[in-house]
Parts: sequence; C-alpha cells; structure tokens
Amino acid sequence: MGQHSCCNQQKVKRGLWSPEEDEKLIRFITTHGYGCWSEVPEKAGLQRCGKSCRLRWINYLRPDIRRGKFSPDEEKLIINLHNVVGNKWAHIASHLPGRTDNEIKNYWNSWIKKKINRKHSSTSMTTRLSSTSKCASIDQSNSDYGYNPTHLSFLTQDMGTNNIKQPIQDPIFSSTSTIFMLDTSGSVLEEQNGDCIAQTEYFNDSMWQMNKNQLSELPSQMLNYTTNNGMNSGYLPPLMENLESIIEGQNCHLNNGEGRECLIQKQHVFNEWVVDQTSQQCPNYLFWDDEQQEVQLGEEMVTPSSSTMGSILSSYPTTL
DNA sequence: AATCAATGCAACCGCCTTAGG
DNA sequence: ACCTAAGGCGGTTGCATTGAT
Repeated sequence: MGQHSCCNQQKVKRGLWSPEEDEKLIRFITTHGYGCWSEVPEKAGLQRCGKSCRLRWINYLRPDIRRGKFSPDEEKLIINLHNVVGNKWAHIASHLPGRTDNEIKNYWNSWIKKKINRKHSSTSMTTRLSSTSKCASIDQSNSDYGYNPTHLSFLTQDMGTNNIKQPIQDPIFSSTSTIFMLDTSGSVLEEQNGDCIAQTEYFNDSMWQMNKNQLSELPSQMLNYTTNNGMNSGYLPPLMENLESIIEGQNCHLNNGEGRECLIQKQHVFNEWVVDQTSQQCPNYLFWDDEQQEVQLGEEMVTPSSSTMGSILSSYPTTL
C-alpha cells in the first residue's frame, strides 16, 4: 500500500480522530486560519498528515457544516443536479450550503443501494448499475423529482457492448422531458471505436456519439440554472451578451435575436439563473447551432438524428 | 443474550491539476 | 520544459452501529 506523498512521515497517525485531536485542530484553525495544510499538523501539535487535517476540517469540524438528515428539498436538488452533472460530488455540494461532497456521495450511494434492492425485489426494471455507476438508478418514485425514467430508457440497455441500439422513441423532446445538457468541460464519459460518446449519463447511446474536436469546439462558459420550482437544472449556452447586467430577482427575457425568447430570472441564491416555469414564452427547447454559432430556440417537435444531435446543447421541457 | 448481516459514514487512497521553482 | 509539492476530488475501504433472527 503506497502512502500519499504528504503522509510518509513515520509518526503519522491514522484512523478515527479523537476528541483531543479535534480540539487541537479547531483551536489552531480558529486562531491561525489555514493556508498551508502541510504545516498545520506540526504547528497544531498533531501526528497527522496535512491532508488528513484538511479532510477532517472540511468534512467534519468547520463551523458552518450542516448535519443531520437531508431535507426533501435538498434531496430533490441532489437528484436533479446528479441528473445533470453525474458524480460530480463537489459540484453538487457547492449548491448545498453546509453539506460536504463526502456526505452527499455517501447519501447518494446509500440511496442507490436502496433503490437497487427495491428494484430487485420488484423485478420491474432492468437498469444496470453498480454502486459507483455513472448512471442513476431510476424508478417510478424518481419521477416525483422530475427524473422521468421514460427519458432514460436506453439506460436499460447494456452499455458495455458495441451493440448498435435500435432507434428509440426520442426521450428528449417529449412533452415531459427533463432538462438535459452536454457538459462542455471536456471530460468524456467513454470512448468507443475511436469516438467519444458525449458526456453525461444521458448520452450513452450511439446516436449521441461526438468526437473530441466537436466537444472542444463547443462553448465553454455555460450558465448554470435551475427552474424556479427546483425540479430541473442544467446549463444554458453563453447566448446573451448582457446577462451579467441583469438585475437579480427581476425577470429577464433571453432573446436569440429573431424574436424568440424565454423568460429567466437571476436568483441571488447560488447566483444561478432561474428559468421561470410559469412563463408561457419559453420554447420547447433551446440549442446551439455549430455552424451559425448562435442559439436557437425551437418550438417544434424535432426527431433528432445523429447529425443534429451533435449541435444540440440543452433543452427545456415544454412545461416551462 | 448472542450472533450475524446490513447499513451508515468517516477516513483513506490514488489520480489529476495547478502553482512555483 | 520539467519536476515537485500541495490541494482537490471521486472511488473505495473498514469500522461502529443498528436491526434481524
């Protein structure tokens, strides 16, 4: 077993922290703050490595930490964020003040296990999962959170094979579709036959294959948003030049320059963009046109093909 | 009461990224 | 350009607790 570079001192202690150690760390951080974690153990009189001190502080000792059961709202938010970004626990945690990535990760893994067990007993679904799968466990109860399993039907197919899936009923532009996105961070879920399959768990189907060049050419600055009922979240392309000047809390129309617009609102909470779900002006979907380099807001149902899929960045449900 | 299994969660591991020399 | 240390993060482990028999 190799040790981390910061933990190769002889006297480094491991395992659970004692109350005395906690007290030492709290006393040191509250009086001196933290800058260089590698210096903390020695200065605080601890036989731990700096990394361990950092983890203990961040995950357990810092004063703004929130403990206890997750509220239904938090649960919804976690599910929806996971719906969008996958196992990006730190990202998800950044949306839940006082919660740590570790806590959310543990919660999610426990939650998945429960769902899997429940599913095995009911035998109604065949979604393949492991505890660390990039794919979410889905059952009917999830639809309560806007996590509609009908959108993800292709997840019930074996992702580990090169089977070309039969065209499936488009899950994206259906009237109850959840928000979806392509993550343009550059990370790619997996490769098959030299092609990168678009990131996020919703895009594992062969019809969503993209290559790396396409991914890297996509705009990188996306606007994070959640719907104002907290049910959906995702990203908007950097479509409008004046977004930064929009006043918080006031509705704003996003206009693609062709008269089509949707209503959004910048919410001070989490500094995110909120799509007004009550607005009748929101389009069915929104996508980025690679060639035109602009955002288009669509109102018609479109049957996606492999060629059009690559240009689509995000979508609204028609309930917006 | 004793035993075993399941569960929850704190902590660790290893990899990646970044900054500084 | 390369190396190294530190920080950050996701995956995993292992222990303590809880529940079932």
